Amino acid sequence: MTTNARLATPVMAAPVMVPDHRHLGACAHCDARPHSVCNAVPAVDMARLAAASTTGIAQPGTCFVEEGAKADAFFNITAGTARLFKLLPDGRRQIMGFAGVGHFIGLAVSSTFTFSAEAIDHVHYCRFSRPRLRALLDDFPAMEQKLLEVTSSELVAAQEQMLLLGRKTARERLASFLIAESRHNAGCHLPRRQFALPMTRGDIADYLGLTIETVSRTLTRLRHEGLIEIPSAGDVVILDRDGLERLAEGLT
Amino acid sequence: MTTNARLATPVMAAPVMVPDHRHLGACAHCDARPHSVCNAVPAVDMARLAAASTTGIAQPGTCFVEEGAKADAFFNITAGTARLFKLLPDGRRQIMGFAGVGHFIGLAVSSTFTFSAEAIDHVHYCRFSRPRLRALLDDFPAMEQKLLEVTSSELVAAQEQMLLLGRKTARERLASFLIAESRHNAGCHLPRRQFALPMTRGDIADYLGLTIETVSRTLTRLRHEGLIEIPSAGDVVILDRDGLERLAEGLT
DNA sequence: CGAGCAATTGAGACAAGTCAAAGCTGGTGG
DNA sequence: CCACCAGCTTTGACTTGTCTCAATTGCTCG
Repeated sequence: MTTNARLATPVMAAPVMVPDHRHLGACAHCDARPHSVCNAVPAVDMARLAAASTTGIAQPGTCFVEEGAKADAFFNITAGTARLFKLLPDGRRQIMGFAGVGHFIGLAVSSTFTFSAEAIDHVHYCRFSRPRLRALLDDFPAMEQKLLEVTSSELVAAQEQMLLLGRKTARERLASFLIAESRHNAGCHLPRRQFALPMTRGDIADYLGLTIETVSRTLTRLRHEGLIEIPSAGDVVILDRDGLERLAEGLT
Repeated sequence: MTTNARLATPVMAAPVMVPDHRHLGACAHCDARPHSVCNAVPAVDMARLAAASTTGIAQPGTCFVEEGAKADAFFNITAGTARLFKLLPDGRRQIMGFAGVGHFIGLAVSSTFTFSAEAIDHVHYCRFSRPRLRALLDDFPAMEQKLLEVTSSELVAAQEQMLLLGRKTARERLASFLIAESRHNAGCHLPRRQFALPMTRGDIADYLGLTIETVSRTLTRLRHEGLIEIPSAGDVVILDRDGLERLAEGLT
C-alpha cells in the first residue's frame, strides 16, 4: 500500500476577484493570449472576451479548483503554475499534470470537477462562468475548434502518461520526464540542455507514480551513469540526450 | 523489466471497403447512430453524412489503425469491439481502452496516429477522410460540439485511469475494472450484477498495468473473499457491490 | 546560528513480476 | 464420437523492483 502521508490538506483559495469591466482591452495585452484558446477570438472582439471573464490570483499552496465541487466555471491561467491532481481517501495522490500559462482548466461535461488544481507559485487566472463560456463558444466557432484541438492534445498526452504509468520502469519514467521537461517551455527553440525543475521531488513522484525516495535514488543513479548532471536539486543538465531518449523509449 | 513476449505482432488489415453511395440513407439505420457523434447531424442531412464516409470490416486480430501511420482518416465503430493500445519497442503493451459501438477513433491533431486499434471480434466501421470530416464539422457545428464533449469525457476517463495506474494496488485495479465493466453497456439501466468480459486476461492485464498471472490470482482472491463469483473465465457475478466499490476507491 | 523543510542515503519488507507446470476448453479431423 | 492439439487460464515457487521506515545531510530563512 502506497500511503502518502505527506499530503498537504488542500486549502481552498480566498481569491482576489477583479472585475475587468473597466479595462475592456485587458485581453489584448494578456501574456497568455498567444498560448491560449483565447487567440481564436479575433482582435476586434477583445472587449467581448474581456467582458466575459473576471481575473483572480491564487496564493501558493491554495486550491482554486476542487475535485467534486460544482464545475460552474472555467479557468485560463495567465501567470504561474498549478498542479492538477486527484486524491484517494487515504491521501494517495496522482498528479495529472502541471498547468502553466495559457492552460485551460475545467472543461468538464459533468457537473463537478474531476480533479483539483493547486497553485504552486502565485497563479493568475481568468475565470469564465459556464454560461458565458458557452455563449462565447457559440459566437466564435473558431474558439470551439481550438478548444477541441487543445483537448485532443491533452488526451494524447494523457495516453502517453498511461503508457508510462502502466508499463515503464522507474528509470524509464524519470528519463521520459526529463526529456519532456527539457522540451517544455522551450517554445520554438531546440530542447534545452539545462533547465529548472520548478516542482518538488514529491510532485515528481506523484506525477510519475513513484515515491520520493525512488525519484531521488533514480536521479542519483542517472547522474552516476553520466546521463545527467544535477547542479542543485532544482536544476538539471542533460549530458547524454540520446542515451536518455533511448532509455525513455524503453530501449536498453 | 516487464517484457510481454506474448505479444501478437500486429497484422495490418486488408479491409473490405464498401462505398456507401448507393444507399444514401444508410446512416439513418445505423446501429451506432444513437451512441455516436453522428447523431449531431440532423436527420434531413443523413445523405450528406453517408456520402462523406465509406464502411469497412476489420477481421479479428487485425489492426485497422497503426501507431505512427499517417492519420489521414477517422473511424466510427458501428459493430464489434477493438482494443486501443501503445507498444514499447520490446513488446510491452499498454491498452488505452476498448472501443465499442459508436466510439470515434483517430481524432489527432498530429499528422500520425498515436496508438493502434486492433479488432477483437469482427469490427464494422465508418471511415471519414480527414478533409471530409473537416467539411462536415464546418457545416454542422453541433457535430464539432458533440466531438468536444466526447473528447472531454475521454480525457476525464484517461485521468481516472492515470490514478488507477499510478496509485492503486492490483486488488483496487481489478475492483475498479469490474465496477466499470458492470456499468458498461448497461445503458440507462442499473449496473448489472452479472456480465461478460469479452477480452482475455492478457487484455485486462495490459489495460490495468499488471501481468496475466496477477490478474488471475487477484480475481481468485476476490472470489475467495466472497466479493465476486466467476461462473466461467469470461463471466463475472458481483456478490458484494458495496465492498467492491469501497475497494475500488481505495478504502480498506 | 538553529529551526524547519526538502532531499538523500541505507537497510529491510513486500507486492507484483518471472519462470514453469498443470488444468481447461473449444475446435478439428480421424 | 472421441482423441488430440493449441491457446487460454490457473496455480506454485522463487526473484526482484519499488516501497517503507529511519537516519542523515543540505538548504533557506528568520
